[in-house]
Order: sequence, then C-alpha cells, then structure tokens
Amino acid sequence: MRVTAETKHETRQRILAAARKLFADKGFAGTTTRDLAIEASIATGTLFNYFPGKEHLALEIIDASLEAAHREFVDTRGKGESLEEALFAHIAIALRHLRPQRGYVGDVVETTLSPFNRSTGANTSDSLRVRHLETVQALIEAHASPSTPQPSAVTMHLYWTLYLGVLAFWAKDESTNQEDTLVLLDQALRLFVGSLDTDPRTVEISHVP
Amino acid sequence: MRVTAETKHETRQRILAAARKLFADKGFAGTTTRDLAIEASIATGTLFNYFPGKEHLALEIIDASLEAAHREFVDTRGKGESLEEALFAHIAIALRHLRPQRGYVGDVVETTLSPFNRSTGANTSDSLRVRHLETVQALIEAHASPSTPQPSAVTMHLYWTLYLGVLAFWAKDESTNQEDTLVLLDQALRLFVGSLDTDPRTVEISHVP
DNA sequence: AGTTTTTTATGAGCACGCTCATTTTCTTCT
DNA sequence: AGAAGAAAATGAGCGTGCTCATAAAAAACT
Repeated sequence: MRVTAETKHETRQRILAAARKLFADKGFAGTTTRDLAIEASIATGTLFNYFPGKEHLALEIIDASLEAAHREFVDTRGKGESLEEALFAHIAIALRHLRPQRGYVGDVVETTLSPFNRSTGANTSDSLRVRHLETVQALIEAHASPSTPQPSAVTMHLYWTLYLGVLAFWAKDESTNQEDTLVLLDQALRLFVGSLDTDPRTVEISHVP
Repeated sequence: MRVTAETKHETRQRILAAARKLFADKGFAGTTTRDLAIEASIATGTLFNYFPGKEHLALEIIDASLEAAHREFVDTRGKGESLEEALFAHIAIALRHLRPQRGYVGDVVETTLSPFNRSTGANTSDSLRVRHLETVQALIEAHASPSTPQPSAVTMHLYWTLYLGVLAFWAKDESTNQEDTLVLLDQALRLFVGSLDTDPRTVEISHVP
C-alpha cells in the first residue's frame, strides 16, 4: 500500500511538471491533453484520473503560486501600514509569484475565476477566491475605523471585480516589468479604499428608467 | 444577382433566429452548431460561411440588443442630468434590452469581452467595447468641470472592469427583476464618478515590495 | 501460494467546433 | 438556349477535451 501511494503522488507531480513546462512553452490552448500525457509518460485517459480536466491543472499551478505569495505576505507584514498599502503589497506579491504563469493566467481566470463562472459547488477556483476575499476582509476589518461599516457582499463583489481587472491588465501589460499595472493597481485600490467609508445604504433606486 | 443577395440575407436571418431560439432554450454551451444548422435548415458547414464561429453568433445578437439600447438612451436624454445619472441610465437601459439574452450573456462576455481577451484585430467584440467606451467618454467630457482632467486609459480600463463586474452580477442576480444589480451599479458608478476629480498623477510606485 | 476483491492504467471512441475538397446552384457571355 | 465561369452549399473528416468498458496490477483474503 505504501508503494502505490507514493507512486500515485509521483505520477501526480509528473503531470504537474509536464503542465508547467508545456503551458509555459506552448501556452494553455496550444497544449493538448495528449501532449501532456506523452510528456508525463502516461496514457491520455490517466490524466483524468488525477485531475478533473485540463483547466483544473492550470488552476492548481496558479493556486500553488498564490499560496506561496500568501505565505510571503503574512511573513512580511510591517506595523504602521495603511489598509491601502497592505492591499497593494498583497496583490503586488501575488503578481510577482504568478510571473511564470503570466502567459496563461488569463485563459484560466477568464473562464474560471470570473464571477460569470457557474459556481458548481466547492472546487479549487471557489476556494481560491474565497481565501483571497477572506484575507482582504480581514485586512479591512483590522484597519477599520469605528465609523466604517462591515463590508457588504456588494462591496466585496466590487473588490473582486477590480482585482480581476488588475489581473487582466497585468496579463497583457507590455511595459517593463509590468510597472504600468502598479499604477492601475494603485488607482483601483485608492478608489476601493476611498469608498469604504461612504455609507452605501443611502442608495436611491427610484431613477430607474 | 438580386435574388441571391436576398436569399443570402434571409439565410443569415434564419441562422440568427435559430440561434436566438436555441440559445434561449438550451443555453449557449448546450446548443451545438449541428443543432443550429438543423434549426436553420442548412448544412453544418454553411453556418461558417455566414459567421466565423458559434461565439460570434451570440455576440451579434447581443450587439443588436445593445445597439437598440443605445438608440433608446440617446432618445431619452433629459437635460439637468448628472453624469452619474446619465451613466446609470445608459447601463440600466442596456440591461433591460439584454434581458432575453441574460442566460448566455455571461458565456460570451467572459471569453470575448473580457480584457483578458486576446485582441485579434477589429472584430465585433472590439467595436462593441470601443463604442461603449466612446459613449462613456463623451458623457464624462460633457459633464466635466474645468478642474477635471481628461480620463486616462487607466481610468477607462477601470470603468470597463466595473462595467463587466456589473454585467457579471446581473447575469447571476436572482433577486426580483435583478434589482440587486441596480444597487451594485449605483455603488460602482458612485465609486467611479467620485474618482474622476482626483488627480491620478500623484501616484507613488516606490512602495513596491 | 492461490484466489478473490479493489484499485489503477489504458486507449478506442464520443461529441464537439470547425475546415475544406467537392458538388450544386446561380450568373454571365456568346 | 447552351457553355463557361463564379459563388455558395454541402457533409465527410480533422483535432479537440473528455469518457468508459476493459485490462493490468496491487491488496486483502484464505
């Protein structure tokens, strides 16, 4: 039993290694599941015994990078940091860790992380989003002034929207080291953080055409 | 030549009608190009003589709705309207016109309108985005106070991001008549409009980790 | 060790979006 | 009207991602 379990783990890693290599080389769409199988020395069908699909494979790679980023973020928190600075660092670190996957993050995000995504139970993409949002919410609460209300679901949706927008820009950013993305990130966060203190309950819906 | 030209137009319309019907009935993913061909009484290959692909079909349907919405918007402009009110009306009218397509707008937007989208020249999705952004930019300039700077590319990207976020929410909104979406829309626009007067040039990039 | 039961690997095959050589239909020229 | 050329329709077929009956291997039992 021991042997088999280890073998399974090795096969899993071999598949992930193949995916990292081929996705980076030929892109996500340019890599076929048959390519992956050959690179990992397995049959085409075997891949699907380990992962529910090609997309999930990319998601797992991205997830690992984001987890590493999160650990670095937690380890490097300074004290007198503003909420905006903390969020900026959180995302900037994530982008740095995602750099090897920059070529294909878009392919996965657009179909899987997007809020358009049909939410089919608890999968990796859900946990990825939930984990990120929980971190952000915790940061907001830690920095909240007494007058600041608890962030609503709508507010968090807005945050996620802005986050995806930044990711999208970054994936296509041609500027050196994607430094333009940081300008966008700064503006997006300023917008978001600035909106936290305004009370969203004074909304008028009456001017619907 | 007359006859053929008319016939071609009729076939085109028949395909679009088939797409409207089947996409609404069985969803975008649930409709195969073979289904569409049968419904439109043509061969599978013929469909691709009229449209570059299945996705483009959905896009054209959505585009038509948005064009109708735009005409209505232009026709119903009141005078003493604030920028926020104008943008609100612009989008709310669009959502009303898109209602028949609500079930599958997401499928198209996530892969085609998303800024992740590889921009391959001038296609329908590009023109759709460009047209929308031009309208918005015109509205902003029409309402601008002298102190307000011309909206930058980054600002417009932020707007587009927020717009897609609203669309995403709307597509999944289970509340009666999607009224929750209007709350989100209001908050998103307040955020955006409020940010227009702040000068984005005072950005610091030095606090990159 | 031999037998049964469970787990894992395999690759032929499916449905899909889409292509393209061929056939069919329409137009133009004499 | 008939021949030659142009335009459009056709459906067999390709390459996908993924499935599933079957085979091989491992584990659990006498």
